[in-house]
Amino acid sequence: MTTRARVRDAAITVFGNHGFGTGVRAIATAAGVSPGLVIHHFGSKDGLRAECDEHVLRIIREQKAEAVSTPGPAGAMQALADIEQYAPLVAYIVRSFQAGGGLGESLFEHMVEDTTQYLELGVATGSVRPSRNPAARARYLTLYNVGAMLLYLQMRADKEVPLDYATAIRDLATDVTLPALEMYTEGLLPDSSMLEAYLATEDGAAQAGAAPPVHTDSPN
Amino acid sequence: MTTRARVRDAAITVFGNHGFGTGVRAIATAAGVSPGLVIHHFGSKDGLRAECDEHVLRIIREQKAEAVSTPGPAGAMQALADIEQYAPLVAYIVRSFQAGGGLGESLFEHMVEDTTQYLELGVATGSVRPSRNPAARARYLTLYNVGAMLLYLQMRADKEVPLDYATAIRDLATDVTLPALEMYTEGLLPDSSMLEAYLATEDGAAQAGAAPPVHTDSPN
DNA sequence: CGTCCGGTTGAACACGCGTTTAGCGTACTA
DNA sequence: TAGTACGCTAAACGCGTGTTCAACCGGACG
Repeated sequence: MTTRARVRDAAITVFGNHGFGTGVRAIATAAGVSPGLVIHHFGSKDGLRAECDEHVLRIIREQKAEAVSTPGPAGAMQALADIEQYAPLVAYIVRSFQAGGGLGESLFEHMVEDTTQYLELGVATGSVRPSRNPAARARYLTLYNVGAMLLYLQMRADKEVPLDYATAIRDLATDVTLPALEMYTEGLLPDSSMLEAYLATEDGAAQAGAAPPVHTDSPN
Repeated sequence: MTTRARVRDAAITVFGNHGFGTGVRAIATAAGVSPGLVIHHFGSKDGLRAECDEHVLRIIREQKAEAVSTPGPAGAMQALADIEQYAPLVAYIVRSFQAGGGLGESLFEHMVEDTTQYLELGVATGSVRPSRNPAARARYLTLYNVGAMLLYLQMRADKEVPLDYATAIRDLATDVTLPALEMYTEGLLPDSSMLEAYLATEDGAAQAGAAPPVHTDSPN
């Protein structure tokens, strides 16, 4: 294994555990090299970060290739089990979402795409209700699930101990499964009056993908 | 208005716009004072941050006192309109959630409490379906809505321009209303088999608040 | 008038940061 | 075997940070 790769992997771990504010010296120490070498290999700290992003994204793509082969709850469970194995990656990704930067957005868009396809499949097989706007629903579900998970993890961290993502995610699942299933099967509202009222709106009709009603002062 | 308060308010604005990494000198400049005076008044940068947290929390509590008087969608709309007025506070709170520290957790717990009461009221008046575990549902809804909002805002920011929270939140609302209403009135799953399967589980029964079935190797 | 005291400043200090530079050793190459 | 390119280190540089310190200024009080 080349020294360059060792430094990169150490950086991913350290960044994931202590945030992107960590100094080059700490990364160098973790990799067992001198601070100058880090710069010599990656040009700058930002260059190192960019290469970490790239590497993480590449691993995710490879990993997704086999995860896609078994979609649905079974695949999700498998992915959850894999978390223990890929803990440093998960930590890095979470930090990346919190700190902004392209990685988070890129991963998010991939997740939206995957969710879209998974929901389409579910609708086709009858295991998921159809939606008036499948794209908006997929984006909504991704945004809410990812956002909630990030907030949960971040509120759990707080201490300087690196946080065990595997148990944290399991805890989140046990906290959330019942209300989520309730919501998914029974909804929250007892009747459809609110939804109908919104669909009668211009915005509602437009969002539903139907032809919006003619506006009072629009041409024609 | 005392200089101390001016420095504090300037710090809230600057922290909110540029993050907690901003230097003491920038805050001092924004307040029109010298860097040394900031330390003289608040002891340290952390002391300043603590006083900002305290002040923000106090304002929120005062504001909540009148917001609670008009709960429901009307109150929410009013709160949304007030955002323009309290933009610096909102920015500071968002930063506070992202950076960790007590303020975020404290506000979150308050929101869970408010949501609990609001849902109770809705159930009593028949505008919200009852839940097997109201506390878990309130926590779930708060976690998901706050988390999604934070993620949305953070993905929108990215540039160094301070970001207009009012329009961003409006955009989020238009993106999310249709799928959220669909989900709230119709759910996602076409039948209750998954929920029933979970309720038949030990965990499911425990989460639902009912007496869990006797475990095979438990006493008695 | 003299004195004191709190608010305020500007310069300075110590430190950690990312980065640069000079040089060492080693392994390949002609 | 001499030459050379490369991986690597140790030390230093410049900068920005939070914080400290001595001095100053203006008003209140004896």
